[in-house]
Amino acid sequence: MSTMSRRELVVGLNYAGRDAGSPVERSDAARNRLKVVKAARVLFEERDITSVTMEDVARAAGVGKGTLYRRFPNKGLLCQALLDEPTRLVQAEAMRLVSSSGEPLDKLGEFLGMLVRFTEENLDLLYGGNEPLCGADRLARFAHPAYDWRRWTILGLLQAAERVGELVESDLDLEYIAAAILAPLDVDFYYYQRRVQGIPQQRISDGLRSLAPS
Amino acid sequence: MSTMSRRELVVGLNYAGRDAGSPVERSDAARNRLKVVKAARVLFEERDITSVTMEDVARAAGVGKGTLYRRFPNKGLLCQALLDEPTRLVQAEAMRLVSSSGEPLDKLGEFLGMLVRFTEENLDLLYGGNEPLCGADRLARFAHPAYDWRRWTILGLLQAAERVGELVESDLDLEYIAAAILAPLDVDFYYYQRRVQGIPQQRISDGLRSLAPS
DNA sequence: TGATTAAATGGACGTGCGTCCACTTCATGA
DNA sequence: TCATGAAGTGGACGCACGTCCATTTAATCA
Repeated sequence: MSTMSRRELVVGLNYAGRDAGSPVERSDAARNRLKVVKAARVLFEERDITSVTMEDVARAAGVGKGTLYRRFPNKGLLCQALLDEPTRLVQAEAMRLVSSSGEPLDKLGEFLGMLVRFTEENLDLLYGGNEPLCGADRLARFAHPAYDWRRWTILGLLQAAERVGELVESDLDLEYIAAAILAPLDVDFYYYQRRVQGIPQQRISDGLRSLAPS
Repeated sequence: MSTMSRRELVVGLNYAGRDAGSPVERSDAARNRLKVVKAARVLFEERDITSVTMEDVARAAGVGKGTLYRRFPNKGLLCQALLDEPTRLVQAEAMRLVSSSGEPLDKLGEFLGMLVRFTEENLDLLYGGNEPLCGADRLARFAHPAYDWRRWTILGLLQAAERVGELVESDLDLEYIAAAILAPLDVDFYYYQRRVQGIPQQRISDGLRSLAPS
């Protein structure tokens, strides 16, 4: 972790925009990408995101469907592009937390709280963006760098806790646990608990923390 | 729980077929339902379920699309109908387990193992059936009686453990925990771990058990 | 048996997704 | 400045889902 700069990670996570591979982006492409993002932001704010179709976005941006899809292969990636800034922020905050001094398990709790807050604050975009991942790439979210980043961060903290002797039980499968702890943060699950069942955010935050080993 | 007979629960879970509300089913309807189920079973066995469309099923059953959709509003419910038998079995097995003698937490572990086994054995149908729940009813699975049943079973065991003094930590939000423990059993998550990451079933089973409080 | 009505049928239809590809526009370098 | 080709564009298209409704069929009762 220490050899990996913050910038590398952040760039690695910047999925939907110009990708890190191709060096240049043509001016018309850049212009249109901006138009799309702007239009999407407006539409998503004034209407239920679920009801906004990709065609709506294209039309509002004054751009063909093909153009839209070239940059944003599906609604999920479009939403992610809109979440670029908050994502960066939460990552930076997490970096600071992880490299701060303190007990690993406390940090883990704090980290989980941050993730809950992030999910809460961006719930509509996350939920709307999760919708079209139906076809072949329903599993894409698990392969996404942002997901990996979460998993590795949690795993790192758990391993640190183990090293320091903070974990009572030994022989725990920390890798599995790291992944499993993230499962209740899956958007659909979270959305259902909050918007349908009406469970308060605090309960989720506390409950999730209590799920981590100690 | 003691006042609720096994039959009531099982009937309540029999979602996709003739529902418990309407008393009769016309003979032609019954005939066609059977044709559909049979055809679906064949198609799902010989082809990747994801690639089988509802129209395929209708055609193979020699039935119109409207007819198919009248009984099985989506692919998920069709798959569930095919899982009727295994579902009954696992339920019955769970009933026996719950009402047997033994420590609640042991039972909980056992129960989670059963759920993992069920998921494993029916993974393709579950995964295929989870696919079309994209539109409005992505959240349907959480409102489904079978899901509730799992949650309540776990909650019951946790509460029993608490009563008996088996739980070290007090003040746990058992309701949240019961739901959260089920999250890693979500089909997509499970499918990804098994089929993409290649994690062995045993690891999932053990890991899930270790997630339960103790 | 014939009339009545509620349920069931099935295919045409509308919708949104995502692809495809003929055409256009931009960047480069001769 | 203009030729060249790579990148970008946009709308027509195909697919699958799920709905709708005019028609058919089964159950009931006189």
